[in-house]
Amino acid sequence: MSKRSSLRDEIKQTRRFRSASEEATLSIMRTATLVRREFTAVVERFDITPAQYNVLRILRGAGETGLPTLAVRDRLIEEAPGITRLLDKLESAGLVRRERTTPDRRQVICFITSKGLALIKRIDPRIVEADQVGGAGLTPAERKQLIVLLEKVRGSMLDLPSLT
Amino acid sequence: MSKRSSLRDEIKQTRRFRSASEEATLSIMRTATLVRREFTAVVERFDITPAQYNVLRILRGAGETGLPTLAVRDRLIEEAPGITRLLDKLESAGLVRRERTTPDRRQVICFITSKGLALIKRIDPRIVEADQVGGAGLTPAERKQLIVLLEKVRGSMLDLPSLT
DNA sequence: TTGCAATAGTTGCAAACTCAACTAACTACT
DNA sequence: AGTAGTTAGTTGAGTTTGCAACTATTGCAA
Repeated sequence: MSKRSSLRDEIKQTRRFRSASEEATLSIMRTATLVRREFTAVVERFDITPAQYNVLRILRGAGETGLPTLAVRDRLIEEAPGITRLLDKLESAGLVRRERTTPDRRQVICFITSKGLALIKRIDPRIVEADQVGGAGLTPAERKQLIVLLEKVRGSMLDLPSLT
Repeated sequence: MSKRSSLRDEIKQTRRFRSASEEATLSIMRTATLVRREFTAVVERFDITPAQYNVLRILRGAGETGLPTLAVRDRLIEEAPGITRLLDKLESAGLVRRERTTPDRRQVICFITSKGLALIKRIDPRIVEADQVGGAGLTPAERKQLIVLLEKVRGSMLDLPSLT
């Protein structure tokens, strides 16, 4: 039997939610906070930040071709306006290599180095564990359901006027 | 018909997810990012940060009794280690008042001022709108389902060993 | 080919965050 | 009372963000 985890208890809120949507919104944020905490704890043991880890993972996915700086940024789950400096750090740690030699000389292509690959390979198994948290305590069917529901939420958010 | 919003498209990921849990984890984070962006956009129009808004909302909930500094911190959805300086800002903006006059003189009790109340009252209607995003595009039954599923996820996360 | 707008990325600076050390006050034990 | 341990909150230093301004290219078009 799993511990009960009412959102209102967790944040000690006394008033009722104004709407189911409000509760859903807060649930999403709260859950994400916990997931992020878990994820952060894992990668920090390897002396990199979650954002840095994500960049490495993206660059591994990009392979030999590499990826221009801003393309890396666009693929990050969480925002990262400081992508340049993020890459600076990774480069000076020897985990990433950059070169400005494409047809389009404005672009700087980023590659993961063998050292970067080695690091990410060591982290991987731990991350697979951390990734379980998002589906922890759910049956496969519920997991699928959750994914579908969240996708719907995101989908309809894109239709909102305020996200101009 | 709502736009389709596949997570893999959004972050341009090419590889498949390693597991449904991984996809669920990333979905939660991605959705939270979008929700947070929406929320931030709303409160920033009133020249405060999301964290500051949350503190005001918490203090309104606390009413005349006020709330000790660290109790405020514990009720925040997102973490806020810099709670002192956050309150400093709110105090110098005249939105919050603090006094050290409880039986326990270590505690500093925080109150929302009438100016703070007035501000939050102006923000409220806009936030109610923003709060809709978490339930946007869902039927009431789906909304409820989403809340339940997320609660399960959080509940079983608390059982994880790694969160020591 | 010159001129203008758009794109890719970098950099400077101020605000914000993190961590750890620190003070003050309370509690409990002797 | 004396002192060791805990709790509440603050503060300082270093790092990281977030914004806006800036450079370098490229694309397009007169």
